[in-house]
Amino acid sequence: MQKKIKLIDVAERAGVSKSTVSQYLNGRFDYMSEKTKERVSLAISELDYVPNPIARSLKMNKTKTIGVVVRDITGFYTSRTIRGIDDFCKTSDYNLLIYNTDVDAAVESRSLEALYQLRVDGIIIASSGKNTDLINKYIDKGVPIVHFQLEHDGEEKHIIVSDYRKAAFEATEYLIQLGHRRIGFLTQNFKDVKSRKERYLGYTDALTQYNIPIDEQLIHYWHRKSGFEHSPKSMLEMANPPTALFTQHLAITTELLTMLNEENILIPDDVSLLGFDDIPMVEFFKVPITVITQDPYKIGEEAAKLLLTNIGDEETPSQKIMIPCTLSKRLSCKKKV
Amino acid sequence: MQKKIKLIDVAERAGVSKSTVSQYLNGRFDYMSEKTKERVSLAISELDYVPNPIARSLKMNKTKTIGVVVRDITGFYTSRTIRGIDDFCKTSDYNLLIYNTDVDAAVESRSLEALYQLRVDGIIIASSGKNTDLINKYIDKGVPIVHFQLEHDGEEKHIIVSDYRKAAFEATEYLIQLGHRRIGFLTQNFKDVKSRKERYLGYTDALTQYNIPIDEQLIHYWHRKSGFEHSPKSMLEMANPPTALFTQHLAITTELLTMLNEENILIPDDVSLLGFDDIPMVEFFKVPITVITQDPYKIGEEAAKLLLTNIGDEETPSQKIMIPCTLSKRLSCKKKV
DNA sequence: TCAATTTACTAAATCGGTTTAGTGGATTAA
DNA sequence: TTAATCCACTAAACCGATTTAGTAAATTGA
Repeated sequence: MQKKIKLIDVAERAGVSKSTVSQYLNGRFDYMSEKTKERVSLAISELDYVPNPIARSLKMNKTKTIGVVVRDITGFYTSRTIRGIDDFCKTSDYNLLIYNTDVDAAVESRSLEALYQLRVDGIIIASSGKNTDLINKYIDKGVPIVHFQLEHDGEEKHIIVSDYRKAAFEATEYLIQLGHRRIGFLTQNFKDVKSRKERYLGYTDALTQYNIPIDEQLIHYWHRKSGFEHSPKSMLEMANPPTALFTQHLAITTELLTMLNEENILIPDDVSLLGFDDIPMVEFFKVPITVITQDPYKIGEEAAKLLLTNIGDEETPSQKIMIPCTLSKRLSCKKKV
Repeated sequence: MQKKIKLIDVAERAGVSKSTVSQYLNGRFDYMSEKTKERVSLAISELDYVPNPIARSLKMNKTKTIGVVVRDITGFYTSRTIRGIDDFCKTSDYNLLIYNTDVDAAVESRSLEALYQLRVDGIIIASSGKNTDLINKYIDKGVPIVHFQLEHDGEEKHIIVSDYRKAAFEATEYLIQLGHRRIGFLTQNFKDVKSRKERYLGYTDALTQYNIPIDEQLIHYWHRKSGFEHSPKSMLEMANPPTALFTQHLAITTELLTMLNEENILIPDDVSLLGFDDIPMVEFFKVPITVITQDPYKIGEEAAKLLLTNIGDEETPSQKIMIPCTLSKRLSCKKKV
């Protein structure tokens, strides 16, 4: 196991000082003769020298590493976002350090602390909204932070999200145009999460535009741990029940589908269904579900792009970037007769 | 943005030397008075000191980082493996650096080089088999490497894979017990990939055990870029056609399903189907597919465990660990009448 | 009692780079 | 002609830890 070549070896071989080699490596050719350049360049290639990034990090106080905090790398949306981030970062030789929180605020704060201690140059986070203080603390300390996926109080300085409101509007409008007037809205509690409220606003925007009254009874809540507050079946058994259901999260769609299956309620004959978030291999479903397709890869790319410009320059003005969604029309929504 | 506390600040506050604080941090209490211990401990907590991992890395020549090389983090199997690796690594404060190759051997070799230059303490790779020399070079240089998912020549020193042969045997046996004697085997070329050949051997093992002749005509090849060598339809139109199909990869299953759909060939009525690799939300499929379910999370955990022990000790004897699969029986395989 | 150990620490070197402050010699300006 | 400036480099300090060699005091052994 031969020893690794270091700067001093190159310097000796080229017959110059360490400083000169370092200048060369960092492209500071201000006062360097052609001859010297050539000899250094030759020595580097002859010795197959690559600088030690750790030593460089120590002195420069930059790690060429960015932290990513997500719920779970395993998710369809999340893994694609990360791929987008990574592809963009790799073009500038940045590496990712990924932390999974599993929707646990304590784990999230520990992740942020770990990343800070590891001296990452920046952080991209799908935040729970429960560690705002910590996040602000790190921003104050000079760590650029970009949010994605989840907007909370709207105070996030830099954030990339889907255009939730527009997407929800278009989806609702589509259902309305199919003749539906009673559209169930199945959602997580959205009072503290702007990204969820936006969807609600898109929904009500459409209803209002088409002069359809907003009926609180059509809003049904679902919680990650406890499931549906009221069973979907009960909703369909109410007086004047919804003829279409609009689910705001893949997990809600999944749980709903399971229950409808159990109750032998047919889509789209008994009720139409439209969901947020794409589903892999949905074309092989008994009923391919019509969904709002986000572009997580793009979101990741944009997040990385924004972060890297913030790492470069000092403080750019706060930016919110919205990525459009598309409505993937499939077979789960039927014209109301 | 206040300055970060460093070792010397702690030393000054505790009224001892840097060396003593360092000894304390590294648990070398051989000759340290209780009083000193207490004062150092107090200073550390008062100053909220955390050592700089970069400085430590530089001196120790260890980065507490391991490299992971995969095809694409986005995959169902891959993302779960990574989650398993990560969860295990995080318990020992190791971080992951993930490189996606997209099945490109050149990208793979560049990834390995990058990881080596970054001084990762070890590498976990689902190798293409095309960079054996490079991998061996790094092993020689002392970088522990663990393989998973893909075994090539069987020369891989440390490897975690599913028990492909057993899984394929059991799947084939299941089809045989359902009365099938003509079972199509849809696979990628397996002459250079042991992990694929193992599946073939499991298949032939079962046929042999049940005295069913092996028919070359039932082996159909599929290629990632060019698709099926012969169309699945042609296979079903041959004389004495297969009554069941056994696909060896999720991508093959998907492409096959698409074609059968187009041709209006019904599963399981016209032909039974059994595939390798689990499918998310398969319960909502028109026909939920019976598959061999691997345990990628476990594979990741085991790979990480093996790697970390190899990082600790010098050279452990070569190990091949096989993780059992399970057959998830669903509705795509029918008794042959 | 005095040398040999043991104990409890510290000074200084080191890891592999970057950067600042110089240093001579050549060139230009006055 | 002499000071000022520019050119092409280098020596040494520094980043923040770990580690080796060493030191003074306390303890032990004969």
